[in-house]
Amino acid sequence: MFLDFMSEVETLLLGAIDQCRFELPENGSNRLQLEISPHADVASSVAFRLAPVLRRSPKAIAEELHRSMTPGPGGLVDQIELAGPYLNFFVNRKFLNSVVVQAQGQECWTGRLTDRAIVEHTSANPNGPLHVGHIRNSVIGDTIARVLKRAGSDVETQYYVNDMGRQIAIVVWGKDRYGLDSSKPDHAIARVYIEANRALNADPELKREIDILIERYEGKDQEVAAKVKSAVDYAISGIEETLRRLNISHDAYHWESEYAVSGEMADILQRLENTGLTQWEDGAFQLDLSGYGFEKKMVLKRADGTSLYITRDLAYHRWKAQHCDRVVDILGADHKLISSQLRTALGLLGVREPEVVIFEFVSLPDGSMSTRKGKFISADELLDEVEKQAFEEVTTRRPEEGEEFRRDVARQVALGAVRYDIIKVSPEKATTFDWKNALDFEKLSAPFIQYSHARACSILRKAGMQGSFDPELLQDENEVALIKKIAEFDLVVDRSARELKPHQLANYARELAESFNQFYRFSPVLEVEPALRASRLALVNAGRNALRVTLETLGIPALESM
RNA sequence: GGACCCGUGGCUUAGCCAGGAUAUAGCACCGGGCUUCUAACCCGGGGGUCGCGGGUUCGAAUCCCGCCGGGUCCGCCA
Repeated sequence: MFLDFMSEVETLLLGAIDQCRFELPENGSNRLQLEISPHADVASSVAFRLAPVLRRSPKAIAEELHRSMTPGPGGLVDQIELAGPYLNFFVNRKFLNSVVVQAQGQECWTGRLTDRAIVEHTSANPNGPLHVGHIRNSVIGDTIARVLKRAGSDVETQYYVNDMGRQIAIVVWGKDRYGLDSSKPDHAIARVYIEANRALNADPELKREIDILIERYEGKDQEVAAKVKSAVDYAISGIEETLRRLNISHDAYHWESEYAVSGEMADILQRLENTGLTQWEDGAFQLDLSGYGFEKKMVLKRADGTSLYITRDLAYHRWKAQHCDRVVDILGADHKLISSQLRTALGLLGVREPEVVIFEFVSLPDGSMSTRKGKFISADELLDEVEKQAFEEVTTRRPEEGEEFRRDVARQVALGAVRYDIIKVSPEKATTFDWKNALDFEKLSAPFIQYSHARACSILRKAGMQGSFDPELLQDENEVALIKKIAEFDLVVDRSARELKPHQLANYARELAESFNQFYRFSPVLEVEPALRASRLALVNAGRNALRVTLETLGIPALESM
């Protein structure tokens, strides 16, 4: 839809530049200086760019370009307006009509990407429940996966399970020592983990027991392996349950130990040694990346011979690169340095580097969270509270409905509110968790968008069967604005997928709902003369489809009634 | 100390990578709108030295340099 219009504008503009024999300077990806603008559907300020080269005024250049452009009769571009040095392009009626028609069906909502992507996200250590920081990772990762899928890619999501680290050894040790209580598995694991850390702090001698566990596990000790598997599986089962509440699931789990056991890790070590950049220092095997701007050496193997996270991660990343076209990692800000070291090392090995999406930390009003110290707000607690609040809201608004309906709506509203709250903020922004904000269901939130969708469904329900319609009748300002906003969907998804910036889609969702609500307010549908009624009904259907697909791509349920 | 990220009305935030025409929204505040398709909505209003100082440019929230404030990292942890 909008992408087609954009391409046509590009062709026209390039043709005019060519015809005028202008030389377009190379500068970045937006050479034609195209932008969506309040003055036009698409505006170009390319004349400014050409001015210094041609030694003429931007205005004169724009005029000449304007004279050289005539939109073709079969195209989507209407008038081209000359506004001083600016060239303003507008969509024509044919475009608007075709959007309404296309948006009746399902085919127009998928992009043209054909590559295969692996998105790794969450990958939290199985030492406790997900907290409000972890789920920033989960929601960003899951939304990116959905956006890529929507854009046409074949996507697999993966959870990389840390079963070999020190923290997991502490969990196993604590589980043996204290035993698990009957609370939700991940929470029960957290209890023994926190307790074990307390004991280890109090008596540093106990640390030796942890080291022994790590050595035995890496030495393929069957008894330890069984204990690790059982503890990790248990924690993951709880984590999965939480993710399910967030409408998130993983297609595959990869355990770190796979790469240690299979010998892939050993192969990576050998290949790194072949680069000549490794050395033994203080008994440990290290990689010197000082030539790449890293002052500290990267330790690949401990003095006691056991492996480290980074080494296993190299093997995992090689596996991923071999099995897809696009490797995407979602990582917290604490992984910035290590992930650029990882990428550098992968570069040395000739392995394609991952695209890393870094998100900044979520902190509490009184400081950062810590699973080890038991200082965190769990995702379960957040969801419980938001659900409770949502239930009250639904009960106030729909007192006549039964409890089952109200519970169901509350659950879906809560899930949407939590996801939207996270995804609407761009990842590089550090945030502070705030209950008041989390429990607010007004305009900058998922319920606002879900509500628009429910309204559309309600109209369609009342209207009954839909017949043929003439999109030409949709002439009101609010109607045209809504059609254009619906058309923008493909552009937003395409950009969002290319740049891995899911918050752009969140923004779009709000704008789309806004456009729909204005249309809803100003254009009565059911009580107008039949021809107009049919046209507006078609627009409601188009809007409903756009809202539903947008919500689904954000992983938020599109409620039909709320 | 070094590296990276952030700094936009009282609070939260889009735009920054690819510099352009009146800087985006929300919350809060003030005023208006439910006998009409669900008011979790809509309309209007006030409120901004885009952290500070230089520079590049016809033009800077956007690019460059310096500074200030906040976050993250700099482990034979992950």
